[in-house]
Amino acid sequence: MALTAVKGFNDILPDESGRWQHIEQMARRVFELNGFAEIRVPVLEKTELFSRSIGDATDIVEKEMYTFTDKGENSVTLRPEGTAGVMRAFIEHKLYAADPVAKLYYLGPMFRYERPQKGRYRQFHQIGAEITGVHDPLADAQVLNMLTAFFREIGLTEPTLQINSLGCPECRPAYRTALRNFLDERMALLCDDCKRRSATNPLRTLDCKVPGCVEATAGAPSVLDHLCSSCDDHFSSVRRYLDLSATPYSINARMVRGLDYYTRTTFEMVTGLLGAQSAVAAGGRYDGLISQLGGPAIPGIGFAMGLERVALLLGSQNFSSCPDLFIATMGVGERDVAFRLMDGLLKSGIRVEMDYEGKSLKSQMRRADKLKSRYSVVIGENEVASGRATFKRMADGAQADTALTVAEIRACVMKSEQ
RNA sequence: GUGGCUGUGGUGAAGCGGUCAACACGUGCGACUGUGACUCGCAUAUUCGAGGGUUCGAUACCCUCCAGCCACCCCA
Repeated sequence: MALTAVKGFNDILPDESGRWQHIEQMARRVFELNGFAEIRVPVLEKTELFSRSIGDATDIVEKEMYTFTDKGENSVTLRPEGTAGVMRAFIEHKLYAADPVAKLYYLGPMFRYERPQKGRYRQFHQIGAEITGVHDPLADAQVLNMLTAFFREIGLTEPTLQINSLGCPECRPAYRTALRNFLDERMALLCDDCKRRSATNPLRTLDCKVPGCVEATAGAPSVLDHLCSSCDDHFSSVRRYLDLSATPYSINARMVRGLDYYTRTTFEMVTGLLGAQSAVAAGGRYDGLISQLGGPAIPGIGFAMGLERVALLLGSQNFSSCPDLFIATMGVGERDVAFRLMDGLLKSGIRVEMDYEGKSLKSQMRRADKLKSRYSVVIGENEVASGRATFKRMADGAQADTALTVAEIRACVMKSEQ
């Protein structure tokens, strides 16, 4: 193997690109229906953007970022997630001045220096959506409904919605203290990681998969019991809206997020089909992020969905299209006629293939079959002389006579389409 | 960053010290006398991830490295 791709960076080959396009098209359709407009931002940003938004002490910032120093001695980073860059653009271009309420979506590659495994790569792709400027839980509910709609539209029933509330800067400290006290009493039962976490980030212990920790934290205090009244109201409203629209969900009070900027509502679309990677999409509210990045005090909520994971769930369904017609020629003498026909048909929107290499008729027909062409037509001396040819339906071999003109062949293809 | 497993052609794989490196699929060409799919024939790895070592001999045994996968951590 002479030269290979960088570890954790994958090629999306022709046999799977159709599936990717399908996913992207469905997402765009659903998001645009909901009033979201695409925003395209760079894949490279100043490192500071991420350390300030995602959080200095998070794993993403501590060990997973692709950070480089460029030739101008600036520290730059390949974006590990999309929200930070979108919010930077929102602030930089003062999008809020014209309208603080913005509904934006983005799609593209993200980069995280992690050990690759199933459903996790160093370059991976996300489609995400954000709503700024709305405090009302209506926005939370719309985002969740939109996410649910996407999975319904694409035909997946598997990922299910889990929601939680992380409270706000008002009520979260009290909860952290309560949780830490609880953990202190059971310190001996916790795994080493959790012992460390109980001091640095006690919420994380709730997410630990070590059986001893699961058991030890079973009776841990719930965030939901410690929400301040406005957070509590907010969360009940989100649930009420979800109920109003009959959106299925479950509450997971132990759900934790990896990014520091989340407040109040957080959620995940989870599946049991992807091994250790259960989250297909995740997001939440980030009421403090925009001001934290130097913008006005505008709230936000959004999510990101992992395309590799969605593609994995879709399996190997085939979304590629096939040629309408294959034109075979008996000899090189007929290729001019065939080429002119192909050109005319292509210009009229019919997908045509023909032989490029002067192969035998048998080889050409085999190729027509392999490409899954719907129809074929053979042009030889007789056809050129008479101006008529046999139009053959490949599926069952049914044949019909046609004139060798763009209009008539086109009519044959269109007619047989019904 | 840590651990486990694996590395044979385009693919799925047999082979476990001496084989023409099996078989299947795929691909290409051809036969069935201007038409694919079925059937049949032929072709398709001087080479077994790379580099060392043991041996008369290594795809097979040992070492090192590299790569992939899965898991941990964490996450989409």
